[in-house]
Amino acid sequence: MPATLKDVAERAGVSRSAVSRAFTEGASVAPATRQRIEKAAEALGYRPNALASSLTTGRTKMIGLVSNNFHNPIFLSVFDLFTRALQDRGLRPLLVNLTDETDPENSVRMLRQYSVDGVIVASSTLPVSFAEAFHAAGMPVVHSFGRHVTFPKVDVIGIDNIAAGRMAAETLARRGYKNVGFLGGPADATSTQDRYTGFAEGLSRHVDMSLTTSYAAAYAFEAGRDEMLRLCAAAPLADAYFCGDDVLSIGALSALKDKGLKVPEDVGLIGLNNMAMAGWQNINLTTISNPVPQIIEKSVELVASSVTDRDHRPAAHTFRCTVIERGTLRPEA
Amino acid sequence: MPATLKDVAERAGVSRSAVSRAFTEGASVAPATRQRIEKAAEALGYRPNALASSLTTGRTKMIGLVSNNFHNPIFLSVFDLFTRALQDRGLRPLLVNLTDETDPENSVRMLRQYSVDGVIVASSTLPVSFAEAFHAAGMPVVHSFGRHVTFPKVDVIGIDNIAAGRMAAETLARRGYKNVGFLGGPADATSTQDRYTGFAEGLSRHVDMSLTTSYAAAYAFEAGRDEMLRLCAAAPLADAYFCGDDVLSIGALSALKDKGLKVPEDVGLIGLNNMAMAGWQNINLTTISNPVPQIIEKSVELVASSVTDRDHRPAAHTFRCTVIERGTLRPEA
DNA sequence: TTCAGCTGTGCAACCGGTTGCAAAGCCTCC
DNA sequence: GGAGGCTTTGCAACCGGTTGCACAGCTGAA
Repeated sequence: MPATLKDVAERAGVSRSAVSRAFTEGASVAPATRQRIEKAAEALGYRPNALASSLTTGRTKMIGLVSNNFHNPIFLSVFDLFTRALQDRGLRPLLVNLTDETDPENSVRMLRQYSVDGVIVASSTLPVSFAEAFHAAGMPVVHSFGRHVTFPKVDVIGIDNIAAGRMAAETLARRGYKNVGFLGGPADATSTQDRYTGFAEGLSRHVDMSLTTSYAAAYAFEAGRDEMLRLCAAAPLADAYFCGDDVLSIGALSALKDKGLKVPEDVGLIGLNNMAMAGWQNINLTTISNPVPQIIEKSVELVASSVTDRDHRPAAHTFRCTVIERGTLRPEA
Repeated sequence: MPATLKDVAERAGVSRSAVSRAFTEGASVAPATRQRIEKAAEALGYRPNALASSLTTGRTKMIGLVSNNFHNPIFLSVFDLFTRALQDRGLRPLLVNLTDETDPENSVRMLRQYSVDGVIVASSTLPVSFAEAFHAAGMPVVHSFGRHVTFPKVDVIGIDNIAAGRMAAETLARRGYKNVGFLGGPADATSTQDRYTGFAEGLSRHVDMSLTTSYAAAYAFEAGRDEMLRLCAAAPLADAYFCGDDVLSIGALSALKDKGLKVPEDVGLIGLNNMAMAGWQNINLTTISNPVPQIIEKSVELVASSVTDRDHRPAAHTFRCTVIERGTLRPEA
């Protein structure tokens, strides 16, 4: 039903090529012709069909935005920022939900069928094999919130979780905590592993500090709560915990409250991500910031540029974290 | 670079049409031929280009998923459920973020350029004019979480906010609250207006109950908190508040806590939506459920069916709310 | 006046598929 | 052996654009 190139061409009394050229940047069209064409197009409400042109240009301006994280509240802002950053550059996010998906094959197929110009994998829990599978299928890929490695196969943008773990250790040390705990996310997530590594390494510089370790089943409120309840029941608690993430911390916070324990008086807590909720006054969580907006800006910039720039060398782009002081750790001595 | 129809046809020694038929449901291909084609396709890793076929079939299987709500945590599960429901039917969500957008024109253009098969408007705060503009541009549209009206121009799926308001009034009445407050979302959102209407109407059946009204600037934590702080400062508080939504309630909860007021002992609170966070034990909010999964299932079902079924009559589909008893209202007398 | 050098335009082929139509092939039944 | 019916296949046109190439028309220099 909508007007096509042909309709406009007929109405303006020119060839289809002329109309096409009038709508493509930097093509040669006489001013008078362009005007006639624009008038005709206007009258017919003509818009070039992006999909048809993608056939010859090879560009759809669609970007696959794939994630498996639709439960951690921080991802709402992640989607917000991603979609806006993409839209600002005239790119369209084709959203792919990989919850419970273990095999990249289906999504590779689908993304190829829709000829996306590039793929953003936004997840800290999806195995690298997904990003690599998209890459192997020939699409430009960036992995946001992925694991920092020196020579990655695809662009990876995120924080250095090892450094963040170290930072948590230092923060607890400076506040004089001795028996500390690591309450990690799922043990098979690289983010969990790296945060643990850094945390343990940081603590090892302080001979008088001891570490106990446990893992929640997921980066989710209930998981954090359950794990903290288990810890309360099992053995004497540590003096302070570095939780795998804010939502886990909030779960832990709720468990401690139930048990009549005060934070930070009885137990200290430090999270990671600095999601909006951590700043809510009734939560007021001390945490380590994750510079989400910068990560997203960089990710979109990279995916956009690697669309045009073939033979782009993948690299890891790492952003600095900082400690956000709030009310769940006792003050520095 | 990826293999095309022609490549497969040559390798299998058949015409392009034969290959095309082998990949379309219910086309007539001899078993032997089909097998040869499938072998060739397999060898070349061939997948039909969805965009190319959309040119002739007129179907892209892409659905515009448009929203402006990327701050209310409930929308994370909304996106989760929408993407999964769409994927389950082989549909692809093209995500459109309309935050701060006042004019539907741009998005209409964009969605037409990408020939989406249909549009889901998922928002309770976007003016109806958006859904209607998409509809006017000839695309099947459903408006999820939209205003319930008897004869809508497009399918609208959601709750009856007036009934929900009435339900809140009855709930407070049964618990013996007399001076009650309405702490609504943005005054220009239809959801706010309808919840107010129903609430006021419900109260009017109880001669001994009085109502004060105020509005938060947005459906957001800070907005709810700010408004409740203002109420605390301004005048004697009501005995209980019906808040426009859960996230607003949680903001109000935090304000009350700051002021040293106990919930439900000093002030009662009832929210709406029953988002996951409302069930968190450290929040434990009494609220009115919004049957989000059913709404989404129905929305996707409707958009999928109105793609094929032209001259589909739009209607309002309304789901029942129920009160979820938790800890922020005093028990029934 | 002639010719080189531009610019602007149309023709036609192409992108990767689908589909109406007609012809070919096969089988059955008389 | 031939007519009739069904299935299978290829041809060619088409979907809505883009683009290489050739040519027309104009300008300016020799």
